Amino acid sequence: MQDLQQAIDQAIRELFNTELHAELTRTQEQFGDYATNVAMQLAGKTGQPPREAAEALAATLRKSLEGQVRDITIAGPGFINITLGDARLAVMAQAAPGYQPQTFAKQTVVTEYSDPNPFKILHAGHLYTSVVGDAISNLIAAAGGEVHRVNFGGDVGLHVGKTMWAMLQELGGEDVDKLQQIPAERRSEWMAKCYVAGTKAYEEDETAKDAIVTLNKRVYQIFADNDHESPFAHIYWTCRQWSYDYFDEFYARIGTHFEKYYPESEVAPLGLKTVTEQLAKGVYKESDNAVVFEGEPYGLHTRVFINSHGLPTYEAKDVGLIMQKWQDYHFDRSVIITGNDINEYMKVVLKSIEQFAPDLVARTTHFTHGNVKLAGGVKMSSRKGNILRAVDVLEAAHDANKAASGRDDEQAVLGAVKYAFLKQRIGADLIYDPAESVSLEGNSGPYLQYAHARARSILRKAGTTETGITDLDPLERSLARKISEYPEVLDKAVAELLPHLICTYLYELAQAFNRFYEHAKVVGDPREATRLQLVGLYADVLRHGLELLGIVAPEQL
RNA sequence: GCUCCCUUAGCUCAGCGGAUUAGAGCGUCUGUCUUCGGAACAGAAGGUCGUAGGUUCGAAUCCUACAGGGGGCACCA
Repeated sequence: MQDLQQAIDQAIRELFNTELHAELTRTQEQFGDYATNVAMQLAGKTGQPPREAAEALAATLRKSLEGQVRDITIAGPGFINITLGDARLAVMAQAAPGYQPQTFAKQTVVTEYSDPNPFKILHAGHLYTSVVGDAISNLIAAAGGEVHRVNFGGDVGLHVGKTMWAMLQELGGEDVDKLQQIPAERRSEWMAKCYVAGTKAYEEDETAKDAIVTLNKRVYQIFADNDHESPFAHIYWTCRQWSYDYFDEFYARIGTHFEKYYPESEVAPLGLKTVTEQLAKGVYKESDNAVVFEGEPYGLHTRVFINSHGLPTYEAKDVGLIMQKWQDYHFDRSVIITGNDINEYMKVVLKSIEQFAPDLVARTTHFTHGNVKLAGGVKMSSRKGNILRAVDVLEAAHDANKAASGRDDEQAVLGAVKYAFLKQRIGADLIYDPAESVSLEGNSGPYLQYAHARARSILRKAGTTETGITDLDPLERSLARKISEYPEVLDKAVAELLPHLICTYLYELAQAFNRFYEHAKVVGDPREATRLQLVGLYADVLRHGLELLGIVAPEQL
């Protein structure tokens, strides 16, 4: 494709004596393979009617691209439509499955996502952000990046105070033995229940609120004293570990993996130190005994980084996290994926860091997504307790899958949920319909998994043949055309870090294949060799794309 | 009140400066082929792209205002 663009740029130089870069876009099959609107842009520059400019360009290109191109036509107000020669198209299709973008070559990239807090439960949003973060990480890795997946979570902070308070109520004091009696399978649930109770008490009961604030300080003190002995510290460390065990188990289940876990307690000191240093330099300011960053000059709002008790808030911890990531990786690019409720907050944090470390902020991208809602309109908030848990989503998908297929297949369920989450552009809220996601028909994960298995089955039946593709009949050409688009789709998905572009393409690819397969016999046909190769290329591209999405492409179902 | 984001077929979403009919899935209706895995293919109905202006040769796509919905706005995360 690049050589086509260069040929057009060259023709523009020769004919019009001007530098203008031609953007080639894929066009509808009836018009050709690629289209460009440079003639209209040229018309704007030279005053020449666009169709005339287009005709002149087309005439030159027919010569310079001879052998590559079957047809170049002008249409509408001055679009130049290019139809590739079959041989050229075949070469492109054959290169598609092995294509590797170089967008992130030799770059160190840190991706941070999921970010659950110990002492709380994993909700549907964590599942969503994990799936999205994993896919984005895969895209970067596929484009040559050295990806480090990290996770951040609040093992200190008010929510811990809340949970600890309720746990102590439940245990009737700092009773380590009683804590140990809680069976392993009930631990995460118990802690989640305590968090909800603690939150309620904090809001409704002044005495409890004071106690929780005190406990919060005691938790920080555990770190200050490096306390692993006192009963209180023992309960804290034990429950923190229970949380990590629970997270690990869940990540293993959904097939994502983190190289490093940053607990807030680990980055808080660096955050506190950094903010304090920059307070002296005037980046942060004191206000009502707290340390704040005044966002108003930048069109943002003011936020507290160190509270009046001298404790770092989430803001300071995030400063510490970003500084810590920099110290650990010296990244070329840092990608943070979170929910969009944190949008304005993050702008303030990044703006404050920009004052003393602008290069770090320049390398940082904050992606945000919306909330997961169950079709039917259930919202969730872990503060209130009526949450949609991550396991609830998977369970709903399992139930729907059993109802639809009569089977209980974890890979199909994960493929369904992941695809349902990823097929939508990142940003807005996501309405998740379990029944639709596991559907075997339409734009779904199981449909694509099946499409892959079906193609593999054909290949198994036929055995392998490798002869190279020399010519294409119209049915084959349509499929080859779609396959040949993959590198361009991948480039765009990587450049913008948008996994849904892969989803859209894979579904269109599967449709193109079904159209082909409906009318073209493969095994036993005189054109078997060519067709088998196309089936193989199709299956390889499908598998490559699904794997980028974190979805298993089964050989058979 | 200030601020950010969203609003495209009955539902869920693509499209994000270009072309005759604004696309897809689900749902609804109708056809095809005795199916190399039919979990298929072909077709119909369904949209003045929230509203009103503006910029442009050209706007669902950019700008402005308004309406409706959601998030954020100092010691929570």
